[in-house]
Order: sequence, then structure tokens, then C-alpha cells
Amino acid sequence: MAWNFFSLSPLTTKYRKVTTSEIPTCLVLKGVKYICSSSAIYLEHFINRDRSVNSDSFYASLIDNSTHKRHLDQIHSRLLVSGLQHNGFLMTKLVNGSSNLAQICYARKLFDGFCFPDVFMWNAIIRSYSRNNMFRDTIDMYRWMRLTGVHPDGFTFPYVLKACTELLDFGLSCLIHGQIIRYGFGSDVFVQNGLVALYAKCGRVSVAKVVFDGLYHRTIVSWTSIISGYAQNGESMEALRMFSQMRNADVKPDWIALVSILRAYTDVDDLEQGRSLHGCIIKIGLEDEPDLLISLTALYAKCGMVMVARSFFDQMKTPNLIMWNAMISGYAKNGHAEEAVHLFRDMISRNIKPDSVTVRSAVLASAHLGSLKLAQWMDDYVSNSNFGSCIFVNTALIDMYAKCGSVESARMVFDRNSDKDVVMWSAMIMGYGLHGQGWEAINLYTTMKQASVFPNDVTFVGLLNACNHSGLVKEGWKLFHSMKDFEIEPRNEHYSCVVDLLGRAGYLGQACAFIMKMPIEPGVSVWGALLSACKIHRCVTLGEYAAKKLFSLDPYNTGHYVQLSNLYASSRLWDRVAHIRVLMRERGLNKDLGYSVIEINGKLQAFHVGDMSHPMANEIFNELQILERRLKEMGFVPHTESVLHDLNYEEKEENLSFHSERIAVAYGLISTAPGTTLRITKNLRACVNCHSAIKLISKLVEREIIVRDANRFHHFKDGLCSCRDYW
DNA sequence: GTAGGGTTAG
Repeated sequence: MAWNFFSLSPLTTKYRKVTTSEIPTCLVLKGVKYICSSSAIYLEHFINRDRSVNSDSFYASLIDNSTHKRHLDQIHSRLLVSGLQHNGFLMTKLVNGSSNLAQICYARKLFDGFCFPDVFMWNAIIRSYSRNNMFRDTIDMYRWMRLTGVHPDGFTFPYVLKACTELLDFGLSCLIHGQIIRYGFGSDVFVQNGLVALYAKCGRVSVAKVVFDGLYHRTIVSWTSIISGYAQNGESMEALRMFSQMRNADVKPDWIALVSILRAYTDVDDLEQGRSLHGCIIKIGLEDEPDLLISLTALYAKCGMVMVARSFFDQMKTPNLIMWNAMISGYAKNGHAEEAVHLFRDMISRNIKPDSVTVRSAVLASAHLGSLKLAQWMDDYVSNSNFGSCIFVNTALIDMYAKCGSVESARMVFDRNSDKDVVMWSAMIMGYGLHGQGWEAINLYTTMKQASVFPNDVTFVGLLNACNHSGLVKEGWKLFHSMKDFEIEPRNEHYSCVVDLLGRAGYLGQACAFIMKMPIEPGVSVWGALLSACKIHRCVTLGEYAAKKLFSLDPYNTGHYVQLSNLYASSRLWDRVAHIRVLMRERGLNKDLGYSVIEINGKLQAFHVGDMSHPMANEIFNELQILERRLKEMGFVPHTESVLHDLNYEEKEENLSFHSERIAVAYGLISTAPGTTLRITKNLRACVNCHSAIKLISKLVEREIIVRDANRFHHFKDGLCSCRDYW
């Protein structure tokens, strides 16, 4: 093929060579390939001399090859000069060309200047808005189109449906669905696939299924739409059932379908099936598909195999943003918060721009770590970034501050957001609950309703939790019963809160009767709440009943065995304590090792029970002994029942004072200036003995000590705890 | 000129 390196200079009619500094576009006309520069429009003079060239196809090629708005400007002016401004084909091409260059205003100007748009022209402008994520405008244009009497066609609806999907407007979707049927596209597979995806994304997957079932001919897109629909709505098992139906129908999955199926396996933690699908992917030869690598990363990370996940991440030479997000959130959500933060910092130092998903995951990881210093760093980072007004990120910040011990900072983030949704309100309510500020939570709920924000199921989990942590039995009971006013079906979480609330307050009989009347099968959390109430009130028979339920529902959770053993120990039933120990050994379970983390000068230091490994161990134990002596002088009597095993008295006492939280306190005291607040995070729930001891210590040393246990926060000050001994 | 996916707040 001949290459003609030329274009016409705008100033002369002579040809000139294209200089290398000009980036040319290609143009193929009648088998001759031309390179045209920005002044390529002047080729027209040449072409016009050659009458055999059709001007429509010439301009069409020119538009297709335009890489800059200035090209379109030139072409448009030529069309005007040549009287071609009413040529629907060319003007539609021009609109499409503009939208491809994200010149949506320009596209609209062209459209408005066109007197009698046909369906092609309408589709072009509707497509422009949809492709540029301007979904309200997409719908507006569609409405206007119908008003002018132009009938939409099979190309119109996919764009309109895409807009409905993004707007999550169920009412609008139904309306459009009606119009699709009226205009006769009830069996157009493209349009129907759009409907399946739309209903699924609106959370109406059963409606999506009806549309899917009505499809006469199903393409891989139809199957992917319904499978991902189930997966996105938390119905992974149904998604996987559809996948096997798809295989029975002999439809071969492509990589997009595989991504959806992997997601379903990820959601149900099915590593075995996920692995076998991974094998299939390798067999088909799709293992290097970047988007499948991302899904595999998410799968292995979710199933705890972060090293494998990391190997996929490392395999990608230049991971895209979603891969970074998958890896960071994989770390953050699966017990590797430190790695998550590390990777996030790595990303920033490499000048890769995070998005709101990345930042949210990093904030989530910081919440897990519990370091207030890191929390403040994250907050600063967000304030200096573009995410300062992002509701997702700010909600995560509120949750993070609450979990890092500063409910005041959480409130500051909350207050600086003017646009709050129910999730943000719920996060703040949850935060108050975590810190035992029950009334603040309830008052905030009242303010929320005044602001016309409707509560959802999570709001109530937060509220009931707050009531629990503050012993607000009546208020909690009332709130629970008000759920039906908002048509919210209580879940196991809500029921367990109520059981907790009644049980702790000593209404064990009522708690039991409440469980019996539950309309759903009581889950682990419900029986767990009953058992822990039985432990507090030393009710052995009922506790044994609850424990039996727990052992059958959740046999490998060590916590239940420890709870029951503690219940026996508190009732001095040592032979039964021993029996539990045997049971645990038989089932291969070990008591979770308690550890506490304290942050000194931004550095986290962990201690486990009786930890002697620290270089300052001698000083720490010296301090522990001083504290112990002073506690005794104040008349402190250790609660020996907090020990799981049947030990003799002295041993028990020693064991207690070497609990990890006590060691962390001692280390904190000798490592910080007088008056400094100590912040400690414990992996298990606070033990009764340490709780009483730390209360007194806070008074003795005149320090505020904040301890986050597995359930909530304890603010120790002046000999008292914010939980008022209610936890 | 049409449609499907992956990371995703409490």
C-alpha cells in the first residue's frame, strides 16, 4: 500500500510534507493510506478534484480519525460551508465523535443545531450522556425524544437501561420496562439483558429472574447478568446454581462470567470450589487475564491465604487501581491490617493515585490496628486529599476514630459533614455505643429522625448495642419494638442484643422466654448472649443448655468453652471445669492466648500473659509488684474466679496480675510522662479482676486509661470506668 | 452505534 506523507498547508494550495513533530492520524481512502495532520481538512480540496470520492464516506473517515476537538471543529465548519449541516448521517457521526472525545457540551451543541433529529441522532446524544456518566441527562433526553414523537429502537434502550441501573431508580425502571414492551422490544435479547442487569442491580433479583426466564434465546451476557445479579445481592448459592445450569445448557463461560462466579465463591468462602475453578481458568488459558487475577486475589485473601493473593498481585507488572484495592482491602479485612497500611503507604510513595475505595480500606485497616496516632495521620491524609467530602471515606473515619478510642474526634468528623446518610448516622451511633455512651446514642437517633433520615437495620444494631453497654434495659426494649414501625425485620443480631440486655440485667427467665418466641432460628450470637448472662448470674443449668446449643452450632469456637468453664469456675464446680478441659483437648482446641497492645510514641508494643520477652521486663515487673502492693494496701481483693483453670489460691493471684492488660499498663506507666493517657487494645474481653484493678490503678497513678477489649471501650478515670461495670 | 464483571462505608 502506498503511503502519501502530505497534507495541504492552510496558507497555500501547495502540498507540504508533514513534519515529524506533528502527530498524524491515518486515513484510508480508496485503498490509499494517507497520514493527515491537524490541517488534514485541506485534503478536501484534493479529494474534491477527484470526483470519484464520495464526500459522505470521506467526511465519515475524517471524523472517525479525529483525535482532538479542533479536528471536529474544522470538519464541522467544512460541513457548514459545503451545505452538509443537514446531513443526518454525518451530523450523527460528529455527535458520536464528540462524545468519544468526552466533548459532551460540544455534542449537545451539535445536536441542538440539528433541526429534525431522527432516531440515529437521538441515540447518539443519549449514548453520549450515558457514556459520560450523565445519567439524569440520559433519561431527560430519552423523555424529550418521546415527546417529539420519535420512536426509540433496540439501540436506544440499552443506554436508557444503563442509566436507570446507575440511578438505582426502581420506579423509573418499571416505567421504562412498560415502554419497552409497548414499543415491541419484549424479546430483543440486548434490551432484555439490560433489564436483567437493571433489576438485579436495583436489588430486585427475583424480578430479574422473571425477565431471564422469559428469554427465548440466552446469550452468555444473559447468564452473566443473572449470575452476577445473585452474587451482588448476597445470594451466592443461587448464583452458583445458575452457573451449573449454564454449564448444563452447554454455554461456555468467558472471562467476565468467570469473574462473577469467582465472586460468588469468594462470598461463601468456598476455597475448594474457587481453587478448582482456578484450575479450569488455567486449562482454558485465561490465567493471565488481569481482571481474573484481581478476582483470584480477592478470593484467596478472603479465605485467609494472603500470601497466595500477594503472589497474584506481584505477578501483575503494573497493577491497576482495582488490583491495589483488592490487595489492600484483602489485607485489611482478613487480619493483616498492618500490611494493608504498609501497602497503602507504598502506593502513595510510588505516586499511584488511590481512589475512595483504597482510602476507605486503609482507614478500615487503621480502625483494626487501634492506633490513635495512625488514625490522626489518616484523617490528615484525607483532609489534604480530594476525599475530604467523600461520604464513604468520612463514614470509615468516624468508625475508625471510635474504634481507636476517640469518640470526640469521631464526632468532629461527623459534624464537619453536612450531607449525612443513614450509614454515617449509624456509624456515629455505633461509636457512642462502643464507648458506653448510651444516651448520646439515643439522642443522636432522635436528631437523625428530626433530620428526616430513616433508620435501617444497622441503626438498630447500633442503638441496641448502645443500650446494652449502658444498661438501658427499658430504652432498649422500647427501641426493639419500634423496629416494626419502620418495617424492619429483626435479625439474629437484634435478638441477641435484647437477650443480652435482659440477661445482664438479671431477667434470665424473660430472656429465655424471648428466645423461645423468636420467629427465626436463634443463631450463635443469641445463645452466646444467654450463656454470658448465665455466667454473670451464675446460672449453671440454663448456661449448660445455652452451651449445648452453641457446641452444636459452632463446635470449634474456643470462646464458648471458655465461657462455660468460667461459669463452672465461678460456681466452684472444679470437676466440670476439668471436664471442659478434656472436651477441648479432644476437639483439638486451645484457649485463645490473650494479648494486649499499647502504643508508645507511635510504636505498638504487644504483650501476652506473663510476657517476659521485653528488654525492659525487669522494670515492668518491678512496676507490677509496686502496683500490686499499693492495690493491696487499698484493700483490693482479687476476683480469683477469672482464671480458667483450677489452681491453688496464690498461683491464681499471680496469674491474674500477669494478665496482658496489666503488663501493658505497667509498661505504659514507666514509659510515659506523668498524666499521659494510656491507650490499650486487648484481643479478648476484659477480665473481671483486671477491670477492678485498673479502675483502682487509674486513681492511684492519676492517669486516664483507655482499654479497648473485644467488645467495647473502657475509659478508666479516678477509680471508675465508663462502663459502670456493665459489659 | 447496543448489553454482562472485578475493589466498595455501618
